[in-house]
Amino acid sequence: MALLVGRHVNKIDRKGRVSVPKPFRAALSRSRAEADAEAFTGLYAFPSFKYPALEACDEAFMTRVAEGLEDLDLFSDDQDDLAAVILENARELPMDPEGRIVLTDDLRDFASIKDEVLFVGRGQRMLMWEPAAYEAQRGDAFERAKARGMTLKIPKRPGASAGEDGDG
Amino acid sequence: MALLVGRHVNKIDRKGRVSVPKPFRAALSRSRAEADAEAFTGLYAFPSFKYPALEACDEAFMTRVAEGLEDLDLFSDDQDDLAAVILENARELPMDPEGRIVLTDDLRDFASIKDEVLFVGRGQRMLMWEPAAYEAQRGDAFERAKARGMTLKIPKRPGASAGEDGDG
DNA sequence: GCTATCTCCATTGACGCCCATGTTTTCCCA
DNA sequence: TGGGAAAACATGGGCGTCAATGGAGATAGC
Repeated sequence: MALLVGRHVNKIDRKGRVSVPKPFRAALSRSRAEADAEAFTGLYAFPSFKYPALEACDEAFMTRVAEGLEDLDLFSDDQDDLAAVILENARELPMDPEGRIVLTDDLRDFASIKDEVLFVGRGQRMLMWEPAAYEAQRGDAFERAKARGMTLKIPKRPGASAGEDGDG
Repeated sequence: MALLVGRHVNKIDRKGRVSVPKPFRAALSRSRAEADAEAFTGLYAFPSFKYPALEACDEAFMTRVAEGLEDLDLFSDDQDDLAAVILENARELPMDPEGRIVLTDDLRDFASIKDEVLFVGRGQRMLMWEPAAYEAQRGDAFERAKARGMTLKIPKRPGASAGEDGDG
């Protein structure tokens, strides 16, 4: 399954539609039908807890959130509330044949999205930002990471001795 | 899997394309198809935390970074932030049939790359530099090593005089 | 009957694919 | 051992395709 990385800015048209970047479509779609790769319904979006932005994911992820209501491993103390809040505020956004979605008013409102959407890849899912808000928030993130010395520990894989010195 | 070693300088053409040095292509591609060695999608590139240069890696590495974020990181910690910064700034660079990639403006900008790219092998990964910037950096490194009294012993080989020429 | 939503179609510009060229290195043969 | 042919790789450019975008028409719901 493709990874969601990088950033893309797309416009919202007069009718409220915005194209999901092509590289993100495949990754977000349920892999149910390789032969019919484009025939997926859409994606799930909900307000982020960390940022004034929207989180978007596929059905598999949302299913795990739902299960979080019962599986106490996924969330710590406030797991129930959290999962509940996510589910309550989540929206299923169907995709049209051209790969466009329409953000609901409450979602757009939460992220202060006007006429452009910044899609930010997060590996398994993505964030949707108002471009200016992202710039403001992001600003020093890179500098902080740099200052901290970039000692990223990532899971070793059998056969991947790629020495994560993280000099990166 | 082949190791990424050595340095290569290639030109960026009018359309922004630059050939990935042949010896690096195989090493960066996903090893999914030995029989079809050239049929790989491309590579991932992101700004280095340590140098004014770009890091490039294969999908396996980027997947591991994504796993650092792993799904339900809604209460993300420093570690996750780090992975997030990498993913957000990373780009998937598809390769054309001739083995060329196109650097995005933000990436070129970060590394001050103009019309030439210096590819530096790093074992499992590689760095992409503006040649002049690399020389400057390398000079510093050399001075530091010298000041530190680097005494590296290299087996004498016919034709290979003591060493550090390697870079040509 | 009116409105909101989805589907279908058209346009445009960027990007990927294909083909051509040149330069360098390798190999073969004298 | 040197020269020439051939292959491999870097490079350049033309062109077709696809993704993003805009809008009209059809369909369903109120």
